[in-house]
Amino acid sequence: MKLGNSDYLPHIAYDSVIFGFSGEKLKILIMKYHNTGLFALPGGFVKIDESLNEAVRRGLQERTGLSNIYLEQFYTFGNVERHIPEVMATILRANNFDTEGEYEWLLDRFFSVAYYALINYNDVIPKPDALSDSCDWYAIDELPTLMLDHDTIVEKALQTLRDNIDRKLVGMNLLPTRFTMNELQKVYEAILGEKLRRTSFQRKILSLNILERHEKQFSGKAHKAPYLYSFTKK
Amino acid sequence: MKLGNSDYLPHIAYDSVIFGFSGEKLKILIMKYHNTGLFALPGGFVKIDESLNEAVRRGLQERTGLSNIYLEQFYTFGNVERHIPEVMATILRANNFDTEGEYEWLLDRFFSVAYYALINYNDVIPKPDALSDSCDWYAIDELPTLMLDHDTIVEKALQTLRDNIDRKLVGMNLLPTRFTMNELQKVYEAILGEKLRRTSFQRKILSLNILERHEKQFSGKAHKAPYLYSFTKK
DNA sequence: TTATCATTGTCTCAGTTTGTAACAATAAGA
DNA sequence: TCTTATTGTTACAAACTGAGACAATGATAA
Repeated sequence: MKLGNSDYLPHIAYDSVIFGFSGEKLKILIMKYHNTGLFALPGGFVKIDESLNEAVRRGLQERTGLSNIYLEQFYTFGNVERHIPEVMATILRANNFDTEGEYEWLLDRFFSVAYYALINYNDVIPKPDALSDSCDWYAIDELPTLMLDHDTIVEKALQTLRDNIDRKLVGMNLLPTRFTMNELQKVYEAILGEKLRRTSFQRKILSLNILERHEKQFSGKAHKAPYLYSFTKK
Repeated sequence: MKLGNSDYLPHIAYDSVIFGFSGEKLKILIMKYHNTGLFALPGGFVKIDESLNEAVRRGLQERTGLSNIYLEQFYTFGNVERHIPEVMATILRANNFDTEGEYEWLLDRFFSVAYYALINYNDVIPKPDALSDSCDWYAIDELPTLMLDHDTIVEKALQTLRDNIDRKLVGMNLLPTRFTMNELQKVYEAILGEKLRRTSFQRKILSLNILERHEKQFSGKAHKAPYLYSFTKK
């Protein structure tokens, strides 16, 4: 990836909170920049002749290998206080990029349009970008401290996800195609941060008429085998 | 208002959908540009050293005279297709502003961060800005065609308002301090675009424990006088 | 004064949804 | 065959909602 100042719109960036579900926990992708100890959300910039949503999809594909990701834009952060040029300067210098000339625009003040994405954990092989040495999953209750206002961004993403959980189908994107009712319940519990009642949950989800029942899944455990379900796409 | 290129961040604008309630209808403020026949949402730009939210409040105060307005950011529009430099060139020329030099930056591509505001209709005396000759209320079902993607912005604002109506207190900002239950119901009906049942609405609102009951309001009409209510602020 | 009218506050009652528990039906191992 | 953990389903009370009934009440007309 090149970051020359001729290709991108100045002052505008995006950051993405990429949610996955594994080990009964909700996790997000976090990048670590070379030789700085700085952690950040995956983000990027918008090309001169590119739409905002296209730019975000392009960036997410580069980071996860996935196209056709479920995406929601949730807020644009534009406080003066989030402009701390020393942070970007540190990152650039750690990567031997000159902070004058071609890359100087990266030190300017930026607005960040924030998106959250819901993806199937097992489909992804996270890839760091040119400035970072890792891109890894972190459980949302075990996050490192993030640079700038990225902690706030994550918090707002999670809040929006919770607010949306009953209006937009959330489980669809965090689970494999076929799953048990219990797995779906675990996803809801991880997002909401609270236990749910089994029978109420089952009744509520089934009453939405969005699930198709398939064969049973035999786990080898000594108890009744649960049915597998999939979402009916329409 | 000056619009010289040294004061504002390039490529970033905001637009606001300012809701008011009058004559049993939901209305929004629309500006008309001098000698162009172009209608648009009130908007503006962000100064170099100013936070986004500050900029929006500053602009709204200039347009309405109100400070302390209820504001929600709801989406950022960044499609390539919304960049039609001829439109802004038309507006500038109609105001005898040179499209080269100091104001040339206004012809660039812009992202627009969109907000909606809820205000008390009677508190406002709309004021046009430097480029427009009017700033007036239009009922949402009688809007003129708006320039660029401003129709889309209004539609999304209304959709967001409807989605939020049960989660955020909406009536509070669209009515005077004291109001009758019927007036509040009319606000809900205008926003949702459907009739509501009187008794159900009353029961639901009262069960929220957010209203304080005051003296009756005698209208001079030949029927029982309704109580006045106000929101309990906490 | 009395009758009429439109609107309001409250109540009722049935139908629906939700919280909670109970119970029978498994799969696999002992 | 018995035990154990988990699942699908049913049952029942509590809470909520839709729809209507009804009395109370300001003002006007008779």
